[in-house]
Amino acid sequence: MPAQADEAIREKVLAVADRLYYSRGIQAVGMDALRAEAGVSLKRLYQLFPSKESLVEEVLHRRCQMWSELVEAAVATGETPRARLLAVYDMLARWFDEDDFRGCVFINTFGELGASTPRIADLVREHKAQFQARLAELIAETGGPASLAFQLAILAEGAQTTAAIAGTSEAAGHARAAAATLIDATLAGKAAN
Amino acid sequence: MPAQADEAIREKVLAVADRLYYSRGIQAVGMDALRAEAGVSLKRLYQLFPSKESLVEEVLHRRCQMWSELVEAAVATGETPRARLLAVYDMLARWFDEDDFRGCVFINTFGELGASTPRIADLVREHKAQFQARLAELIAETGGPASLAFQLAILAEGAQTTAAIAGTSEAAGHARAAAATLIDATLAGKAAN
DNA sequence: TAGCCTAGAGAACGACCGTTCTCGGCACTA
DNA sequence: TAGTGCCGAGAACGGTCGTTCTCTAGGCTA
Repeated sequence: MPAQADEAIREKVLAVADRLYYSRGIQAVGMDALRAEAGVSLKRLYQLFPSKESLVEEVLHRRCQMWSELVEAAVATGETPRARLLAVYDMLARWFDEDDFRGCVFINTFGELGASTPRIADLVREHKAQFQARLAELIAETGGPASLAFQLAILAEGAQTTAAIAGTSEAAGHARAAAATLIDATLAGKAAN
Repeated sequence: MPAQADEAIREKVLAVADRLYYSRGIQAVGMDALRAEAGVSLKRLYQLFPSKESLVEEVLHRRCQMWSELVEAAVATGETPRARLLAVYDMLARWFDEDDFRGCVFINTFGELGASTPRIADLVREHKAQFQARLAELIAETGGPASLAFQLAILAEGAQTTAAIAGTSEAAGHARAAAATLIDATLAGKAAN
């Protein structure tokens, strides 16, 4: 009955689900594996989350928030609009270097469930649109065109995919260099940022 | 017993598997659905392919070949190295516009099975490495640096992912424009190609 | 025509999954 | 102390999957 204990268990379950889903894939992790790893009874699990799909949705929702926070933290380190944009790719580089990096959760989930679970495909779409919108804001600060935001978003997506598949983090560096080139070429002749 | 009839059935099964796996996901398509759609008995199916995994591998292998042919056909339309590179993104645009486009088979499959089936993860890696190598050849013709090939590959991957998730084909145009900018900026000062 | 090999249809098997149900024990109340 | 409600452990249920097995009918050879 204590609401805060329930909340702690929720957090625990969500953390375990996030880790297992990310490392093994969603379909490969059953509710029983989750129960075992989180040390929760199956009954409680289904009290907290009415179905596996709702649990997956919440995991994705939290990943979306975490991603926004990472982006904002990176952006905050830059002093010029150009530096703020490039800081996003530096953040990617650090992420790719983590031991358990296995690509973008949203891209992986889309490949796994996008065709059969429209609700989840929508969440993925929403997340990517949100990131693109944030890039567009940053581009607007430079006075650059909206198309540049699309191009930088494509670079970020491609870097994540390439790094995940190749298993190396060098894609981040290439994406960063390409982003710098695109920004400079597009903004050439404008006031220095 | 007639070997050519077996071969025809193989082709039929592979075509059906390719279509269903691509549109619904691999795990969502059972051997029985395949049998029904291809009009083959389960027994014959297992005579032709010893397991589902071997069937998946062959589907991926054929997709890899089809991809190479599409790339080569696109490349063949360009008269300069620059045009040959950009033709790849025009090919992507046409692909994204197809009704049943649902992203890159390899990226989707990696998200679905990459974590649990190393053999398939390797096939995906190999395919992407092959594409990057081909881009590197085309870049070498321009005298450009190898890093440019990486950048163009990242753009292509990002365009496929973005188009699949957003459900629009505009990513191809943005990727093409970005590729042109990168090529021109990188090769500025060299002999016009 | 009699015997044999083959192939197709589909049942069967064992495993696993998401979800629900049962049971036994514990804490708390009157 | 007797009763009551809650919770965890895990069995159970219905379904699906990959794979194999059984049975039957039909075509071939002698």
